[in-house]
Amino acid sequence: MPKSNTNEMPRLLKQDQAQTIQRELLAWYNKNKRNLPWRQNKDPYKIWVSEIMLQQTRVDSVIPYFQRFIERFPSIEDLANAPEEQVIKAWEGLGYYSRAKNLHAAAKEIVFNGDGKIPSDRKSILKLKGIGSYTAGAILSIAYGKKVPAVDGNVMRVFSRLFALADDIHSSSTRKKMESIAEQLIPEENPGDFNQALMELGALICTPASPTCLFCPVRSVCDAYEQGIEEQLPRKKKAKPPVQQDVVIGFFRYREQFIGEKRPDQGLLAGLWGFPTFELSPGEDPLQKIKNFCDQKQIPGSKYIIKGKFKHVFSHRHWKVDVVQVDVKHPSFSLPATWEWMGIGQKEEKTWANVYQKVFKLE
DNA sequence: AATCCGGGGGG
DNA sequence: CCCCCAGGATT
Repeated sequence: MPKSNTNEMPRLLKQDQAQTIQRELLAWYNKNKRNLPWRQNKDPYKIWVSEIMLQQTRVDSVIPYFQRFIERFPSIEDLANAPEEQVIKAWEGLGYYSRAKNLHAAAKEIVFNGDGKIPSDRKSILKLKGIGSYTAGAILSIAYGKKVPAVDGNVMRVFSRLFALADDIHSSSTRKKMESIAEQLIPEENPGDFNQALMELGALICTPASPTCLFCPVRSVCDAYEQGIEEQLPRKKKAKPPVQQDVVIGFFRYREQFIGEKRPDQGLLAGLWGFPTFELSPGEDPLQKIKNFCDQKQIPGSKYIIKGKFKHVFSHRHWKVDVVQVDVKHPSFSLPATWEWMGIGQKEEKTWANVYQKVFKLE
């Protein structure tokens, strides 16, 4: 019987192409890999922390956070025993704060309910909060040398070009297809280095715009390069435009004190500190919005001034911000539950979302 | 399958 | 201005 149709997946890989990719990519990686802080050893804890930080975040942004984080929490026990506020504080400014909460929760799970070791099998590690298919593969292959794919955005872009695949890389079925390709491609020897080599190639050579194919170690077996379509790949559907939202931020003051607001535990900037923030309907006047609120809540405002304006961009939401300073006659009125009087000292203690750091800078 | 969740760097 | 980054959780 010919075995041509016995594979579950379409036969995307030619044998010689696969071998060339393995050989050339590993050789290139050994010569060109960047010296990154989490590449100094294979401590699963450090690999884990780095991979969580690197989710949707560039290497250059992560480096200083990683170094401070490891300094502050050198081991998984240190992390598990730390209060959550400290973990969030170490994440301040990095974004996607649920990553920090999930990392902390998983550390506690491992240390207090597990054996203190990060699991080395895929099924167990996938149960941990914040670890999905990619991160599981990255930890298992890099830290434990397991032959498990780690398909991220870089790898999908590289595969789209190497094999001239026109699948939309934003669709969830495409990632499964890419993982099955990676399964066939990943070598027994050095699976961790191979996974990192694919990502490193995507970061340094096979870049989203104007890839430097002339320096590419696998150019000779790249289908997109051969067809001259590398600039057209990968294919992706256009993202939905972000929501435009006008907001007004209240900066309430009494002498050297100001009011902070703890954001809700769910949603945007969950659990971080900021200032009282109100969404405006189209055309609504920010000053009037604050005044009305003070009247309703019997907040004794004496002076209301527009302190500044700025724009802030979240990936899925654009804020046009007016900051209104409210001087109050006296601080002894009842505060909403999430509000708190504080002094300049609390600025360092609490964790502030970046958008609210901009308010401090208006001072 | 769609949507939500930050922030920043580079073209 | 645009893209998209060593993605995962939720619905």
